[in-house]
Amino acid sequence: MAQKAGVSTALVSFVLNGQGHKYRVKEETAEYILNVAREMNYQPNIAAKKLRSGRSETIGVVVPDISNPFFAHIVRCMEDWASQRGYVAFFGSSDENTQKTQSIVSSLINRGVDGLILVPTEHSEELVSSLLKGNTPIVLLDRPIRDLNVSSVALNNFQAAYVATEHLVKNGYRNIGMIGYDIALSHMQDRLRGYRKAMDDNGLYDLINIGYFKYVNSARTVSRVIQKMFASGVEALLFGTNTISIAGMYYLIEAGIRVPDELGVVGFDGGEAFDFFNPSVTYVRQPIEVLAQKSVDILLDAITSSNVSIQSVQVEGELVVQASSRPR
Amino acid sequence: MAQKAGVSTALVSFVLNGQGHKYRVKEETAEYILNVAREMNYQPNIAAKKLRSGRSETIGVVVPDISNPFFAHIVRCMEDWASQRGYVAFFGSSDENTQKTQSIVSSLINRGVDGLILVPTEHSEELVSSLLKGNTPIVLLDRPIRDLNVSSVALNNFQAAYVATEHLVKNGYRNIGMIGYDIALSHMQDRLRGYRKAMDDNGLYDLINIGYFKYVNSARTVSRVIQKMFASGVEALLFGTNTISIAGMYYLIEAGIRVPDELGVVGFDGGEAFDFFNPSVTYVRQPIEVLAQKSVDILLDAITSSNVSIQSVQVEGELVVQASSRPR
DNA sequence: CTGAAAGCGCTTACAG
DNA sequence: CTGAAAGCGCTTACAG
Repeated sequence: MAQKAGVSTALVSFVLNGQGHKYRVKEETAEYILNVAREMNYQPNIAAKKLRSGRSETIGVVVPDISNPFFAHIVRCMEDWASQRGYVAFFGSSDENTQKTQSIVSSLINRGVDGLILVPTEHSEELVSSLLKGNTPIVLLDRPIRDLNVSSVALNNFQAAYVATEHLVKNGYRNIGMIGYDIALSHMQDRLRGYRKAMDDNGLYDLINIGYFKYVNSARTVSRVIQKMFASGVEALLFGTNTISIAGMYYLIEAGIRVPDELGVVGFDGGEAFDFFNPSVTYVRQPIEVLAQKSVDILLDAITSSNVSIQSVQVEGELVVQASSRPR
Repeated sequence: MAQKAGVSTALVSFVLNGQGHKYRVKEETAEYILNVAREMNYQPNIAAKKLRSGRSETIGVVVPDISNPFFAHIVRCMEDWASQRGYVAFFGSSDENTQKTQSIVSSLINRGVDGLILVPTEHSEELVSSLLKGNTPIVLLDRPIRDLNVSSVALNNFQAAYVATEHLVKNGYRNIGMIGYDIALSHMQDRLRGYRKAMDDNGLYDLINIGYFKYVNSARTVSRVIQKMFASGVEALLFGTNTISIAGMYYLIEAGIRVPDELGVVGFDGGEAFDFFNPSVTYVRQPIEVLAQKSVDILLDAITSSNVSIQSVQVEGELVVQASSRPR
């Protein structure tokens, strides 16, 4: 490129990085270089750039599973938003496994990503805090870790679960159960708190009824849990996540439980499955685009400015009322 | 790393790249270096590696939309398979737009990917053939381009549509329509051919009835097309892709058309939507894992060996029969 | 068998 | 205002 234009590589670099003014490059020279670059469709070699300056205009994103509809959509929004800002993203799936997160993360850092967006797995506090000591900026998504000095973007999970539960109460359901994961992650804890608080506030403290199961084999264990809760007289269920909702719906079809006559249902996140289930399922919609854009913005800010201020963003969900929670 | 071990960087490089034998490095030295590397968890800098040797152990994958369930699953399988082989992948979404494909591709090449897996968009023959002139290996996925000398992995689309159509015929449907995209891409053309051939072979040539619409606004245009075909007496519909199927199902619910009594339905690819729709929808299942693994394998072969042989793989679909195509 | 050295394509102080 | 030069961390002929 430099030889084609007949100038030094330094000049090319200055101009193409918008530092022309700073280095007082003559207007005409800058124009000329820009033209040559455009003409030959010049693309600077990112590997060389990375090696010298540490910047690759590349970020890494680790979610539990990119094929899960919720994360698939988030990841898609991130792709679009990052690309608008000149960045490209790697996406990896942790399967809720801290070990795997670790290995994906080091493989990404190794490949020179400028920053990371991470959906932390259970017991990953140590991993995250060791990452914080490095110089790769990081933003947590979906699940803040309270005691760590790290930026995060997440739903107001407490409020979301509260509203969902209260909606069921208002529609005449009293014996309302919730199904969640038995994990310490903040998003789940907050949702459980929201459910409990809503029950309590409505004088239903004695009817609080939580079913738990493990992430692995969710399809199988969810059946058992629902079966038990249904048998114990539950009138409505709040499914604590997207995955739980899907697994639960499969079971409800299999078991032939009539919704909402025998059992009211509210889930999380939405998607085609919620619309096609018969009757359509009420759910808490997360503002996926906002979550994606905010996390990318905060990360890129941390990368481009040396501004180290921590930002924690909480966004509000929206209850999309469908037929599965009709008044009884 | 080299200074820590007290040997030259050359030795480290030889040993870590498994070239120890070739360069006749002493067994003990090799062992020793391996140990030090393991101990300090040494990760070679990929940017430097790329700059010097041209290899980054990174591939790029461009699909129409990573949030589409079909591609989300394929992409997930690719991630797992590639990572087993020490590779990491970038994923990008083209939105069926050749311009966008172009810009994603150059951004990826620019970032030093060793190879590309590409779901080609309509009219991208030129783009692909210009890519072929470069030295980045490339594998087409889902949609082979016949006249180009390029490896590809795809479903046997002709056969899949043939089997799906014949299934409807056997179950007593005669006036069977198909809905597809009005595009020249091979996968769609082959599916249309399969449908036509099956109709013809069963003496239903006169009832061949194809509805087309554009990729954009599929939800809106699909309603009109279905409405028209339904009004004209169609007894069953074959939805030509996953996206069409989903859009179609939304319309069937909205219009209150009873499936399969008023209209038999068969779709493509499957997913939760097909299971939760009431009644559950018959579909052609693509062997997603095989598609993903094959395409990664062929690409990595092309990258690692200088073997330039072109491989075209066609895999067979499987008809998953559910309630939407019950015998009438 | 091992080390010294060149060079991949950039960015960035430094000198003029 | 512009150019020459160092150096990022590797790989790879080359010399010994």
